[in-house]
Amino acid sequence: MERDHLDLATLGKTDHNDIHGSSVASHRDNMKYEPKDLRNSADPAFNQNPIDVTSSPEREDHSTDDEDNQGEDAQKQLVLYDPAAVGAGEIELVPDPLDSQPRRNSFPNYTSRILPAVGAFTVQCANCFKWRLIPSKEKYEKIREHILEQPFYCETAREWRAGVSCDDPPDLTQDGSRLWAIDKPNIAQPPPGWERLLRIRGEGGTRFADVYYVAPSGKRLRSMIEIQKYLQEHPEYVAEGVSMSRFSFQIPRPLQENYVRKRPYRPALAHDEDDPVKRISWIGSDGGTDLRLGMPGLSAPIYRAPLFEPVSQSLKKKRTPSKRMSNTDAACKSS
DNA sequence: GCCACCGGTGGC
DNA sequence: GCCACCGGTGGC
Repeated sequence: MERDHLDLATLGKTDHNDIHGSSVASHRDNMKYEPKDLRNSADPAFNQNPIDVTSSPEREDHSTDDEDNQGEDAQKQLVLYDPAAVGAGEIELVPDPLDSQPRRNSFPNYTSRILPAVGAFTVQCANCFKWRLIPSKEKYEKIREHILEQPFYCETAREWRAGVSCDDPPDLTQDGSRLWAIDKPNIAQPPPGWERLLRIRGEGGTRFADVYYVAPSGKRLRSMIEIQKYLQEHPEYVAEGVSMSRFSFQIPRPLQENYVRKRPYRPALAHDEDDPVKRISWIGSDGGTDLRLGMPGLSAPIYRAPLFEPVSQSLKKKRTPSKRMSNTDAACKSS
């Protein structure tokens, strides 16, 4: 099955997580961006609060994981999806060209591959769990920013779709025809003039996606450290009120299992990476089995996602220039 | 030479 | 297992 568009979702819960949301936000308001490992504290506000990320109840249900979904009544989900793959329905979508155009992968061994791109945006009603299309990326980002404190309901969609309610059929279902991924809730909207880009990587890679921020100058920034440097070099943005708290490089999670290649077991002894045999041995065990695509109800396992990670997590000072892996690894990768 | 995309690494 | 950062590199 060839799919070149991706569905994304942001999940949220109303209850206790709110506290952490605001708490983290206040920390993130600080312009000073301190790597976590340089921070002195074990601040409880930085403790992650795991949240249940579940599949939509809308799916055709032959699955066996329903018991895991219980107690998720308050959940809300945002999803991105490709209207073209399904037949768009009444909603006129204005997909962002940057995000909706499938891209060619220029990486070696993948030269003619089409990369998935975000097609459109959808949110799950906190009441009926039906998916509602969101007509623009901007609106989606606005909803996502406060999804925990302000749950999304079908009625919310009346802003752009008159009279819609929970009685109406869902705008889409997880039918396996597209990639779906769960987005993170409460990500700040990018500052005015800035854009937050989500780039989906090819299947079988080491990670699912990358986030870039595009500054008004067109400069692409790909980490909080780069943001900080950029703001230091361009104090005019800071004067406008742009602060580190407006940025998040959190990426969604694919609902498709095995979309991302699992990282191999890393032995405690660093010497093993010098041993070509050991390096190769884990590669073949990666599986690559069981894509389960197109099987409704099966492509949406339960995920537990840390939702309130401090933005400043895990920064390193300087990485020691290490020996890069040889071609042997790349050759094994497509097994 | 630039840059989009990917892999590797280290931390948690 | 997940996340964040960033170096490498093929294609343009």
